[in-house]
Amino acid sequence: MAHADEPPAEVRLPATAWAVLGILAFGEELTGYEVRQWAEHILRFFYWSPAMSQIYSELKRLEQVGYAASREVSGEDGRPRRVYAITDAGRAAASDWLAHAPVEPPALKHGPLLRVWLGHLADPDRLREVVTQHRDRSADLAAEADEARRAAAAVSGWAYPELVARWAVRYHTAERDLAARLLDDLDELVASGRAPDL
Amino acid sequence: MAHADEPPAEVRLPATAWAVLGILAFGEELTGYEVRQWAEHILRFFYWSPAMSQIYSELKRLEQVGYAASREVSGEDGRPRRVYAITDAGRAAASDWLAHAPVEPPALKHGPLLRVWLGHLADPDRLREVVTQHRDRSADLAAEADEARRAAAAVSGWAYPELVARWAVRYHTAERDLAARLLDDLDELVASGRAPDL
DNA sequence: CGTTGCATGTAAGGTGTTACATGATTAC
DNA sequence: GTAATCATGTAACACCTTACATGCAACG
Repeated sequence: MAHADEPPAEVRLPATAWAVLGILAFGEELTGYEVRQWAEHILRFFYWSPAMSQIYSELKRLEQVGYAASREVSGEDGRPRRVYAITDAGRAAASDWLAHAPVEPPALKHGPLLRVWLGHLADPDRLREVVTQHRDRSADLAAEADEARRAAAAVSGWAYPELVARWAVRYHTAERDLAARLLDDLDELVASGRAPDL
Repeated sequence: MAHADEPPAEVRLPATAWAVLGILAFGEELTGYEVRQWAEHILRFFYWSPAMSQIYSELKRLEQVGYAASREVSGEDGRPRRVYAITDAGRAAASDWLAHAPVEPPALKHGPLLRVWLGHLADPDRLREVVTQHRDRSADLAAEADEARRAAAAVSGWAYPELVARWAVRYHTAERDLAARLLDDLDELVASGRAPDL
């Protein structure tokens, strides 16, 4: 019963595919490698950065469903590189996804906290070490997110990425502070003698 | 060259397997169903709760490598249920994992923020809706984590779960506040007319 | 008499990673 | 020279979810 005027059949894609398409949606023709760099640049602060090989396969899939188009160009050195761009159908599909797809709740897998939760099986010094590392890494991430924020602020039309980068700075700063407070709680627990034994 | 006094060969398991083993490590004999309930009770606040079917297969794997043991008991109604308990080898392996395994950095996949990042493809009202829902869900999660904290505080020997629950309350409260601030930023952006068009 | 909860799994398939393979260019 | 970066993929595998299948008990 299909006829020509129907809207295009919706393709169900994982959020990672939309993230990759989103990178293309900022308008430039990009190689898989460059998509990866963009992901590293900003996406990683709020959305797990996919592996290189997955980016290549997502790009291939996006092209198959018509949301991206690729062409082979020769780089400065004459070697061929494949660049991808979002298509009109891709832009429409992304808009539709934003407008209508149910929003998955944030998924968190917090390795350091998992360790603390099992603290009764560990040496308290090891727990301190784990949480301290997490605190310091969070501080680094906050600083890096702030750089990304400044970079976004310098580009016109990047107001939303700038907002998200601002959120990311606050998020990782909060993570740093939460880790610091957890460290205090840990110290207090050990000092009080209420820590369950190994 | 293997001989009898070597430490047991280390088995490489995904963090989810350690999480399931960790639930058993709190000491009781549990059915797969009950493991799931514990995961829902506390784990979900800081570590993505695995699907029921995955819990069953992780339990099976843990038994295969000798970290858990199961036996069939008959429930009150006479129907058979399989209960799992951690073994000494499992406890030792979990301690070893805590002490030595590299700690994976927290993995975050933030669906709502991914949408905001692609805000130029969406209607501003839709973005408000997405972030508002996230803010309210975070508030709910903080309240639920606080209940879990109170429950943990009532059990002696649960000092570490209590610490983690306290962290979870703060974390989800922070998420709520970050969402509220993002909402303000969003409003300001739209009011200023700098929001890129659809 | 239908829904929810308890309880246990299997099968299929999708998602995502690691390892492998290749090769040029640039920086130390 | 050798390490890092650019650049592109394939193959194998591990992880994890969804859908399916089953059946009893309790509640309304």
